[in-house]
Amino acid sequence: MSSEKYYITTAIDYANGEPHIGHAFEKIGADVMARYHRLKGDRVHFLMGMDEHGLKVLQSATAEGISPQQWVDRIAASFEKAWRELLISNEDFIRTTQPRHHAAVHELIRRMTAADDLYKASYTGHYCVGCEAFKKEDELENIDGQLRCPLHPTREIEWTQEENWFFRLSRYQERLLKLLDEKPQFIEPEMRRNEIRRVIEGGLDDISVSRTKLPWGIPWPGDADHTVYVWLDALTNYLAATGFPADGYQDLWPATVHVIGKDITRFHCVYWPAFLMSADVAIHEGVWGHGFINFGGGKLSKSGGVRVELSETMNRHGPEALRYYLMADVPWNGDGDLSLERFDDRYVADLANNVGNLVNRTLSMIERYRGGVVPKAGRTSLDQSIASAVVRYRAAMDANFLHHGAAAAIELASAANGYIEERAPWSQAKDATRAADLDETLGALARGLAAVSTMLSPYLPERMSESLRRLGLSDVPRLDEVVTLDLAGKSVTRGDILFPRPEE
RNA sequence: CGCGGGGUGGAGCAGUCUGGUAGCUCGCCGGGCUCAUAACCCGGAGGUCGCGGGUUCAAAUCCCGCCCCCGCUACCA
Repeated sequence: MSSEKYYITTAIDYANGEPHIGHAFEKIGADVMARYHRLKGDRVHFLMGMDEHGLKVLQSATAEGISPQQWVDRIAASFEKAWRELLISNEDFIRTTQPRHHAAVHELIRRMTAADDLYKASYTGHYCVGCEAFKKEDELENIDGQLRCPLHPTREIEWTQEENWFFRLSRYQERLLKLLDEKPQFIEPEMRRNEIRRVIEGGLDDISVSRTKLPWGIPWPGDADHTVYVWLDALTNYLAATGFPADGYQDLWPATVHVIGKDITRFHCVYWPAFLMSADVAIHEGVWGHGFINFGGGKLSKSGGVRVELSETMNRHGPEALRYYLMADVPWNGDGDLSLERFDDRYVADLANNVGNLVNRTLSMIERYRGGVVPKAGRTSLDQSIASAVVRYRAAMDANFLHHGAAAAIELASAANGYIEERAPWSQAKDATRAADLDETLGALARGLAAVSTMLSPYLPERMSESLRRLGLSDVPRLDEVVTLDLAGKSVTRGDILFPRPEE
């Protein structure tokens, strides 16, 4: 019986475009994690938000002839709308333009200053406007006879001299390595860990944490010509949302896990812990670097302009089906391909034919043979399947292998369908002397269905709540209750088809 | 010598760390059942586990070499 704090965050999204399916993938994954932990009874706090500063935001706003604040308000509304449609269950939504965020950034800087980790220095170097960052010579490539940033090969590299505030990242090399040694789970999945270790072992230079060229940003405290560099600004959102520095922020902080894309692990595993060490704030417990989704090998978007729109994909079989498909088909610890054909296949095979049909036939038989009341019945072989499925499910979900968790639930649904064949309740129903057998069958099926629905509820929150309601349960049971659940006497309702097969 | 991921029956994948009958989903073929969404259940066909060496009684799984694909280069998480 756990009731642990579970503070989970996602990357805040850059307010420079509409939400797409890649954003959705991360949010859905984090949402499944959050909902799973609620299922376990943990005290979950789930944070998402927007990163709203920077040159590109300013440029986009200017191009539209509106103020940057108007621009980011519009984008933020668009993101929040998408997340509601996808049933994302975040408790909070932070935006880096909010006062609470500014206050936290300023306090962090104050503490870093007190630790003597910030200093002002003149910097001369190659500046990539695309990255909004200075680049070392070896980070650049010679393209068409000119030094260019490999991330933005079409842009000119500027030779710039600028006075900046710097953070003494170099001081933290040893402490960061020690952190990785002592807490290997700090970076997961494991695949990402060595990469970060190598970065740290390769030596850490001090980093510049202010800009003079960015009018749309948080002003540097006491130095109005400067604004706070994007990562020192953005990363702080996780802390700002706890109320930091006000009393009580430790109720949430430190974060249990930052869910992010694999491309920004270094900022979350090197910069962020170093900032926190400097400010003498507790360090987050872990970082989960998920992979990316590719679209049909990339051929579609390159050649013909066939685009995969989020809303269009969502409407194919409904937002919940998209949640399920993405989480079941793309490993949460690696990359995957998005394929509409596979989406259709999985929807029909897993949701319509397997789970949906199980719901329908189970409830139908309880109505037909027992007047809609779950009979009292003892344990059966199906209950053993339930128990072992829950064990596998927990192991997978605790390791954040969300695709394996979904698989464990689907396998239990298959087992329940098999159990029906084995027991042939329609035969039992024809023979009055086998009434007890039929009770046993139907009772076990009701429990099996409740277990399947509970396990799938993080993926399919509304449909599975509905499934449980039809079984006479007003609330989703806790995970540790599932194995011992007694549904005898509950009134069930058959209801409509839960996952209709698409019309041909 | 750039880095990383991957090459397993028609398709998509698991298994590789901790060697020992090659497994799952979809598709295909045949059979069964009728509670159910033409759903469900059973059986079958189909693979030299990228290639070549090595270690071992035994290798998809460990070691060495090679080939091929993909991302890192689309202001994409």
